Amino acid sequence: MVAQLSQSTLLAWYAESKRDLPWRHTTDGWQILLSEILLQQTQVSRGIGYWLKLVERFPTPQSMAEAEVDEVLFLWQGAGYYSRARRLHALARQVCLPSSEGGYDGVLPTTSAHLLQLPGIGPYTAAAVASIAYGEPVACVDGNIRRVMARQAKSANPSVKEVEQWANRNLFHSDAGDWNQALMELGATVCTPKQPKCDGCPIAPSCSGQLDATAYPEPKKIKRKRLDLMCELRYDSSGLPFLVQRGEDGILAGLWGPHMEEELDVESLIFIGEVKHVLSHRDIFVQVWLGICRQGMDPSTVAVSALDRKILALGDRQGYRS
DNA sequence: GAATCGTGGGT
DNA sequence: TACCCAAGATT
Repeated sequence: MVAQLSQSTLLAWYAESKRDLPWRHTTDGWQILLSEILLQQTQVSRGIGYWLKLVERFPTPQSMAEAEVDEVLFLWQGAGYYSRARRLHALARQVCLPSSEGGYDGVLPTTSAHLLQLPGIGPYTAAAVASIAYGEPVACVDGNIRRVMARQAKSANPSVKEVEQWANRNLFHSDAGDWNQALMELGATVCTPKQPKCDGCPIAPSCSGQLDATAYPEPKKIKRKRLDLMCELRYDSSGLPFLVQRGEDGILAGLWGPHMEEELDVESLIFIGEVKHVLSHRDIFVQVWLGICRQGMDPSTVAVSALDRKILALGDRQGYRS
C-alpha cells in the first residue's frame, strides 16, 4: 500500500528546487500567456529566448494587436508550430476589441472559461494561465503531469479524462498556480521520460510505479509519412532568391520560401541537390533546382522556416548565389 | 480518437 | 536517408 500524495512535500520541493525561468519573475497575465503558448510542445530551454524577444516587442495585447501578423511570425521563426503565432495575433486583436463587439477592451480575461474561448487557447493553456496568473483553483494537464500521474497510479495509458480526474482530485486549491507548476516541474526535471530520478523524488512514497517507472506511460510510436517535393531556387542578378509566402493552410503556413510543390516543370532548371527535413510526423525530401529570376528579395527581412533555410543554404554553399 | 502541425537537443 | 521527445490546439 502506498501513501497518499503529499501536497506539502511537493510544494516545499518546488519552492526549493524550481528553475529560475524568466516568466517566473512576472505576474502579468499577458506575459504569462505568451510563455504558455510558446511552451506548447516546446522545451523550456528553447522557449526562453523567444519569450524574451516577444515580451520586449509585445509587452501588452495592444502592442501585438497593432502589429501585423507577419511581424509576430518573424519573431516566431524557428520556433515551429507556426499556427501558434497566427492564433496569438488573432487573440490579441480579439482581446483588444470593445466588449460590445465580443472583445475585452484590451484587458485579458481572467477566468479559464473565458480564456478557453480565445484563439489558440485550449484546455491546458486556459487552466495554466488562469491558475498561475490569476490564482483560479483549476488543474491543468500537460505531458509532464500525465507522466507523473501514470507513474503514481501505475497506469499504462491513462486517458485525458483520467488524468484530469487525478489532477483535480489532488489539486492544491489555495495556490493552484504553484501546484500546477510544481507538478510540471517535477515531470520536467525529476519524473523524466528516461532515467527518472526516483531517489530524489519528493512524492516517491505515493508512487506505485517507481520500480519500473519508464514503463509508464506506455510510449506511443509515431510513423512518419514520406513527402517528396520539388523546389525551384531562383536567384536574381544580385544574388537574391525569389521567395513566396505560403497560404494560411498546411505546412509552414504564412512563412516565406522558394516556390515548392510535388511536381515541377524543371525545363531550363539545374538540379543541385536534395534536402531532408523532418517534421513530427513527416519526412520531407526536397529536390532543389536552380534557376534565375528578375527580382529576388532579402530572406533576412521575412519569416523563413528551418526547411527553407536549409534550401537557401544549399544554394549559398554551392556557390550558385551571386 | 486520430491526424495534422516544427524544431533541434539528447541519446 | 536513426529515434525519442517537448508546459498542445484544432479539426
